[in-house]
Amino acid sequence: MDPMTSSALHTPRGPVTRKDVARYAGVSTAVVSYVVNGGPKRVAPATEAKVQDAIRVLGYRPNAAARALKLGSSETLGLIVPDNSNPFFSLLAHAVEDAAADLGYALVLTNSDGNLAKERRNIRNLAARQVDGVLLASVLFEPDLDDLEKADIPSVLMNHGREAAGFNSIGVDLAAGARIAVEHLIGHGHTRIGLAMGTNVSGEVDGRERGWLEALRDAGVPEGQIVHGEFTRPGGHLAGQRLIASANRPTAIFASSDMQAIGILRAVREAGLTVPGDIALASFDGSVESEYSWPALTTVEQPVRAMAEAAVAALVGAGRGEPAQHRIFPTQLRVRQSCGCP
Amino acid sequence: MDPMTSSALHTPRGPVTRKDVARYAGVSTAVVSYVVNGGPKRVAPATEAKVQDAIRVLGYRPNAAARALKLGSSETLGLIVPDNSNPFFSLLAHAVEDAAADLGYALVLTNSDGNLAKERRNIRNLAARQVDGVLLASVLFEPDLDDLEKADIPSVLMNHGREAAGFNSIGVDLAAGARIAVEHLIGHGHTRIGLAMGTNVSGEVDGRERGWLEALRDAGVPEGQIVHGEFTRPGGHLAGQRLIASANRPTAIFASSDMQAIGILRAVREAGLTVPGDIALASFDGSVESEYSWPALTTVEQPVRAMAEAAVAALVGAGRGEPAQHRIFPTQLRVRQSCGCP
DNA sequence: TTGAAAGCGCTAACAA
DNA sequence: TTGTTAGCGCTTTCAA
Repeated sequence: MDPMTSSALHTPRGPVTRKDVARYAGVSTAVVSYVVNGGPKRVAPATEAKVQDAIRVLGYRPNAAARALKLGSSETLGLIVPDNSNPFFSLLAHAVEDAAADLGYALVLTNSDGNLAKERRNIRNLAARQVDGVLLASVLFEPDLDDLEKADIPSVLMNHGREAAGFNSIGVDLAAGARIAVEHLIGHGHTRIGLAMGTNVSGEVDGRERGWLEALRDAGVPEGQIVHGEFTRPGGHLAGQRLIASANRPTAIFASSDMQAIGILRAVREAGLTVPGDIALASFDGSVESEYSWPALTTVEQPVRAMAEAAVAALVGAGRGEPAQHRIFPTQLRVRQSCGCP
Repeated sequence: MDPMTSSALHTPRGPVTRKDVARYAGVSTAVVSYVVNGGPKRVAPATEAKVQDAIRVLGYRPNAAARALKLGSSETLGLIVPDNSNPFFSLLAHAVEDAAADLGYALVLTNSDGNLAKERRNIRNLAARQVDGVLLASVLFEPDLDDLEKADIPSVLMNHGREAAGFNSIGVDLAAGARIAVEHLIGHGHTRIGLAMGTNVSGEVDGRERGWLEALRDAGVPEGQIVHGEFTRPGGHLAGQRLIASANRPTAIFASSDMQAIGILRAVREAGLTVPGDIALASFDGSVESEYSWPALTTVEQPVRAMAEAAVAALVGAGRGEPAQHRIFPTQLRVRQSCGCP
């Protein structure tokens, strides 16, 4: 049979459906389903060949919406980040997309732009779209779990520091990471170590601040100065300027994110000073950008890939259905030049 | 009526559907639809209030899959990029997400990781998911349009240099942008201007190479050296090393992307040279990172936001249904310090 | 202004 | 091994 003719005959209008395939192959729609999905019933080889042929000739593509409706699953995951142009989150998004794709899931990406209202809208929107799970990197340290709870969708809190009853969450040990970085700075002989923190909305003290403080105390080093700013390059720039202008200018700074450190680098140069000569610097995250700055940043690296995989697994992989848990991943100090190491 | 009781009464099993709402409100399912969608029929205010109430009490959320099946539209767009952790593409993704969200569309993000097979798989996957349009930033300069054509989905080629018959495409005038940057370098008195190009798979000469060459010729400056490398920091690093090691070392380099320039910056420093003192540098893209490097990069900025909006509009906005066209956006030279300007 | 009902494409239970 | 068919939740035409 001439494929062209048949195709014209069988797909006069609109897209090809399972029915068209069935008719062309001379079988029932059920058999087409069995072939397409590899089950749940077996199909005779000859029949399968006919069906495969029909699919190819007609250019049939299953309708995912219909499947989602029937199955109650869209095979889609939702990711909510404050800003996916921030290198940390863009890496996270990439890793999550990879992990999801490995399991046959697509990823819907949404940005909250540091805006809580938008974050909540995103949660509701994803819920309405029947995503099978959402990964939330909240703009808040303590996200509004109400929305997520009401959405009634498997979820995991990313980039999250502490236990949240009834929720999966994934994060790194901020305090331990900060501590090791600050200890490294202390090892270089510094005794005036400032801290550039993020803007912490929660009532609780951020782990990085705790780690910084503990390292200082344990070493008998006087408590340094704290400046708060956004987790961005401009935020770090501002924080750096403030730290540099302060009466008792620190000889070292620990920044709570690489982006801030990049901004601090600029502030130091603008002040006619150098890193690490005048001010040593260490930061948090381990983004690629930290490797190519000048000088290269000594930074506490987060295992983004592993965290993304764990998150996806908890939602739709091996960990699905298991009780919610808080998973903490280890960080690793990447020693480069900004701290004063050669 | 006690909401708790009613809720318990009306949602004994599973998620709340439109039927539950109709029963609770004492109306038909059609009316619920009218209320939820604001049409196509008008509903009496009193009835509407009852329905709204029922929706709130029962916590009803419309099922997007069912809607998509009925309407033949998932109100979803697909974006395919080579690598969304590349700052240029992460910015593009963010801008596209914003533009799509404004029109009520969600964005499915996929990475091809520089892999053509994966790109094609992504196209097919998005097509199966009934996305209403796909934005393709191909790993190739001349993408395989067959796949896209077969998918039979509205699409637009992003980051695309030339006309492709029957396809929407959006890009920037690469040659003009390169030209203005190289002219600027020439204005600084340079006569040995190298070019760090990307890896061009197409047979055609990349616009940036053409612009570079034309600027040189028009100014009567001898043709410089070309080195090819990946559009990444390490790719630029390598390209920089090669350019620096060459017999007739250039005094200025034009890089075809910011990421390459960042890598070149590192190569120059490692060689004990400085930018712009020993080697002046200008690049292409205008990513945020270029503003915070040291020295800050003089770069040809692409209007990413505008391009993203135009792409989304062509797919599901005002431009939907219009004949396919190739849209070229203007670039702008951001003069900073890497070129030698103060 | 409201309601009844058909049907979007698919899966899978059940029947043959 | 294959076929028939109900029904997933929604939109909308047509009738009341």
